[in-house]
Amino acid sequence: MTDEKKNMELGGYKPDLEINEKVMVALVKASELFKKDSDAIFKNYGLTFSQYNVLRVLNKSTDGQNSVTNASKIMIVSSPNMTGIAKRLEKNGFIIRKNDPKDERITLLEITPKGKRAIENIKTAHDENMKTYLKFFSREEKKKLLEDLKHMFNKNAQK
Amino acid sequence: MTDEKKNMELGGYKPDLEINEKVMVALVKASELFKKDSDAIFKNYGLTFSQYNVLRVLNKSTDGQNSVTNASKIMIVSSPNMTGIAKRLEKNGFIIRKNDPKDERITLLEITPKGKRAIENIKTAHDENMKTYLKFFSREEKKKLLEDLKHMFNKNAQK
DNA sequence: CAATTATGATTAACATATTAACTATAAATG
DNA sequence: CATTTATAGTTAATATGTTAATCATAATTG
Repeated sequence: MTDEKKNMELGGYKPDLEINEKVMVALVKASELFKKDSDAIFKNYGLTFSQYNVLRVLNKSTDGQNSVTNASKIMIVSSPNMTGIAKRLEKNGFIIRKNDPKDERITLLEITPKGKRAIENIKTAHDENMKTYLKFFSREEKKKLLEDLKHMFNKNAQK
Repeated sequence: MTDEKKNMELGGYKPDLEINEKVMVALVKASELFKKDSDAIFKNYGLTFSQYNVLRVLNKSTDGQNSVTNASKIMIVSSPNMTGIAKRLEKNGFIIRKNDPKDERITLLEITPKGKRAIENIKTAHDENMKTYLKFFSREEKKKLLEDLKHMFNKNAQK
């Protein structure tokens, strides 16, 4: 069955997208599906996609800790959003929040042993999941794809 | 400056990602950035990313209308989510909601003239935006990228 | 060093997204 | 045709995400 035929089946919906829109729609769909699949995996460990990514950032930071602002910049997330995610992570014991004695404005987030264990336990299933998305590609093709995606992300950077 | 050096600057965060994770992280980041840029454009016309996409689906459907379930399937969105988006679109006059006389269970969504005008007015800026993301690619490269992304989205389809 | 400006984080208000539970209607089946 | 099952949609509860406004503290500067 062709793609056109497939799409025709839903109440007379007639997609008529140009190549640029097709690519961008496909990009968003692939990303959303990956996020949903990841969420389903993380859920088994009491975490969401965003919470897992905060834990990963902290786990790779010096002393397992970093500030709200740094974490939000690394994850490209707004700080009000980070505040909420951090509160829920703290409520469930995956991190602790404490003031920075050197700068009273700063809230430091620190991963707990429970948080570290969660990251470790999730790794296998997470790696497996990512593999299913990239099984069609050789290492060289992955590198090309990565460069392509980075180009898109840095589209406004001057050379 | 190398990528590694760039990332090292945020509070001792040391990324140590394998190629698969790098690709998937880059995919999600590119998608989120595109959604944010699109949102900023649509905002000028009183629409969000999701609301615009519902309008586009209806605009391409027979008689400018479709059911909640069909629209949610086309957009890969849950029906409770579609209910909320449709209510906000109706509140702002972009669509109307009505019962299907042939099946009392069905709620039909129909784009209004105001909705059609919004779609038309947005087109230029939206096309321009998509172009900035894909300016690095030839038509052939776009086709290859599109196929790659479709592969990822259909990763579980049997051949 | 007092006043201004910048930074870090939070709260509030809202849109989007999920799952679970529910209602109403249609379709299938004994 | 009455009962069961399936389908369509909504509501409720919760997580994620945004912007705007606010508060506290730090840094800058006149």
